[in-house]
Amino acid sequence: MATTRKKPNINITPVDISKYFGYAVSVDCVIFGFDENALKVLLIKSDLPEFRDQWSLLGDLVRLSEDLDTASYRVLRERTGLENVYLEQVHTFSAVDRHPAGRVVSTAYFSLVNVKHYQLRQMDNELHWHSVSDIQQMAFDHKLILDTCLKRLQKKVQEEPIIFNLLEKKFSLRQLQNLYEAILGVQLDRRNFRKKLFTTGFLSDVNEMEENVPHRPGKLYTFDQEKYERASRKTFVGIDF
Amino acid sequence: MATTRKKPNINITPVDISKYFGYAVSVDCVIFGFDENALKVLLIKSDLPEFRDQWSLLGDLVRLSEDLDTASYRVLRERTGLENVYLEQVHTFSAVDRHPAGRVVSTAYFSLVNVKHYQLRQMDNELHWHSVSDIQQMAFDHKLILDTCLKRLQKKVQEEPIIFNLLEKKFSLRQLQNLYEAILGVQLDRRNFRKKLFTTGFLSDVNEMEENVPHRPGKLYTFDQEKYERASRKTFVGIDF
DNA sequence: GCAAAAGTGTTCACATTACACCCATGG
DNA sequence: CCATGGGTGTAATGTGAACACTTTTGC
Repeated sequence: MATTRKKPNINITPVDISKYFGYAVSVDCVIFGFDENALKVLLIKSDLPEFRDQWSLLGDLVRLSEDLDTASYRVLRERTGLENVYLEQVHTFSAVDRHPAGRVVSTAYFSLVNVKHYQLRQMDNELHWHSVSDIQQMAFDHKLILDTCLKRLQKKVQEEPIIFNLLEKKFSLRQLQNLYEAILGVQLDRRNFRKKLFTTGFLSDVNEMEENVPHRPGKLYTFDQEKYERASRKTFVGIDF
Repeated sequence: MATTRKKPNINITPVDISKYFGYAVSVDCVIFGFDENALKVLLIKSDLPEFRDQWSLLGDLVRLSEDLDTASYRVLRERTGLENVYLEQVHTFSAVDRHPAGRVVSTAYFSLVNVKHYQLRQMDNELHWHSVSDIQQMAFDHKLILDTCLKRLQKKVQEEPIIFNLLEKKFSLRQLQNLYEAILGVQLDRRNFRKKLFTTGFLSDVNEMEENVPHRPGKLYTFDQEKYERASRKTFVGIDF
């Protein structure tokens, strides 16, 4: 019943596709952090002759025994020592000439980590945090990847409470607001922000206060994942464009 | 300055990565259409022994000279004869055992076409439209891909006016509402729906009416892309979860 | 006591929802 | 004239935006 056709089609026809197995697959992780009231990203210097001394995302080739999520988690673990971090696939980049070593298709992930919790695993190649807003140029197509992931992050923090992954367990409302402002690049009204966050019902007052601040200390809160998940998820339907 | 490390890292170290070039890369297109008040998807039967007689998305191997977008457009052109269709990358699927032929990583796209405009290019393998809501099982991981793309579509039609790609140029408000209802799986209030759509300002009255309907004919409208693009894009900032 | 940020309510404009009747057409 | 869906408005409610003063702490 198999039809003959000019071109192989991997979904319907058993053909010799061995000549198509010429790709390498990689992941690139845009690891976001928050420090000094600025959104940061973890970068390393490239040693490739083509991109020497340019900044690069943390990425790696995907092993033949791994799927993409596994490879991204591995990169994160190897580079930051962190497990259980927030990780989200964003987009796959595939320009024919994007990598000098050959046809490398790369899937971008972004991840949210607490800058305070992580320990760099490899201090070589000047692995460190950069303010996202300062970055002008990068190796490969990594600036494009970064921009794409930043846009996704901006959208996502308005839709889901993932932003808490960037803060310590206990945080003040001021820190939370500063973080939203850093990610979204806007100024928010403090009273409306507090009202909004409290009405979600997902903040728990832990009865502690900030310490060592040169002004009146604020109360500390935690994000209550349980309450969030139990709340009947809004099946919001609205046309908005 | 290049450091020696245990593992190759394609972003920073020039290593022999030839042994990593063992992947095939494919695209799978979830081609959505709208007909008989139901959301449809274009499927074909698989001839692979492992999935014989199961339904499959339209996909193909990506050529070494192509990027992913190009390959998706090619699949669409080859299968529907359509150019300039709406196409959006959604997610990359990479389970180690997802394809019996070997390590095939597949990037899913969804596309919106007008069922009336398209002509099937290859009528073999029972290429035809299926109601999305009727589909239970598919070849490979294609049910997962379909579900993922449907969710993306549901979200996207509420954020951007892409839905018009599924209708003819001229459409009645009833057709538009039926389409929203089919995609979102909800019932909408007719008066509020009309009000909402008119206040966007992107519908142009073309001074024509429906014909051959067994009831009072409705007015026909077009979506005015120009007006949409000229309107200062909402830089909406709101926290909503 | 001064600087710096915490904490707190009200008003207004606008958007969303719920809801019912007459109208135009085909048969 | 009947069946079918087209076309229309209003009132109530909810949401987002703007806005200023008092309190608490460290120094």
